[in-house]
Amino acid sequence: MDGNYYPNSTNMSDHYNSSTFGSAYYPPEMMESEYGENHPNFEVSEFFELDDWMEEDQTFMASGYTTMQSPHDQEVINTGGTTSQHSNIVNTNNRNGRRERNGKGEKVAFKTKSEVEILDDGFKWRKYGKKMVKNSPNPRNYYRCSVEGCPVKKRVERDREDQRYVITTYEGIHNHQGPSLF
DNA sequence: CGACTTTGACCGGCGC
DNA sequence: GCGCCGGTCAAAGTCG
Repeated sequence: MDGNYYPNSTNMSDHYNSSTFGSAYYPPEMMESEYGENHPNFEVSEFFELDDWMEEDQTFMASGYTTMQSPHDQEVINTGGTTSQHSNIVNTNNRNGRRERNGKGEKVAFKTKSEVEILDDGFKWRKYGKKMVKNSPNPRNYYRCSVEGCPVKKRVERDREDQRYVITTYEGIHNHQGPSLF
């Protein structure tokens, strides 16, 4: 009906009891780019503007390789280095003329080897969509950060080539400190 | 009962 | 202008 609409999410200060905090996986590059701490090594925030790498079937774009041995025992083997040269994270220069979303077109894609696609990255997500993509037998799931006002979205899908891998694409920057006070 | 998921419909951009 | 396609909405259902 209404063209413009925002979901009325309420407070999310619910309990978040997960035993995986110790090994929760925070995409380091994203966090760094967000908080902009004094890390000269991290100047990657600009590089992460992934474009439609999926659709164009380019070579692989980003990867923080994470092996997940069990849902409660994540082992992070993130090889995402601090510079884009040494990391597996490859950036695509966004094409000129390509639209950007709210002036923040930051997208970070991670490739994760996992059997389950619900990876505990420490944040709380609410699914808002699911779509079958062409050229892929697998659906794509759309999530949004449960914190109201937080513009971060992520989409999760399986690699159409290797279904052993889950590709998670983060978009946006978190408004808030973190998933839990802890 | 509240928060979240499910699911089809809807929207808008883009290519033809 | 039309249709395709990725992304989002939102009502109904589900779960704890």
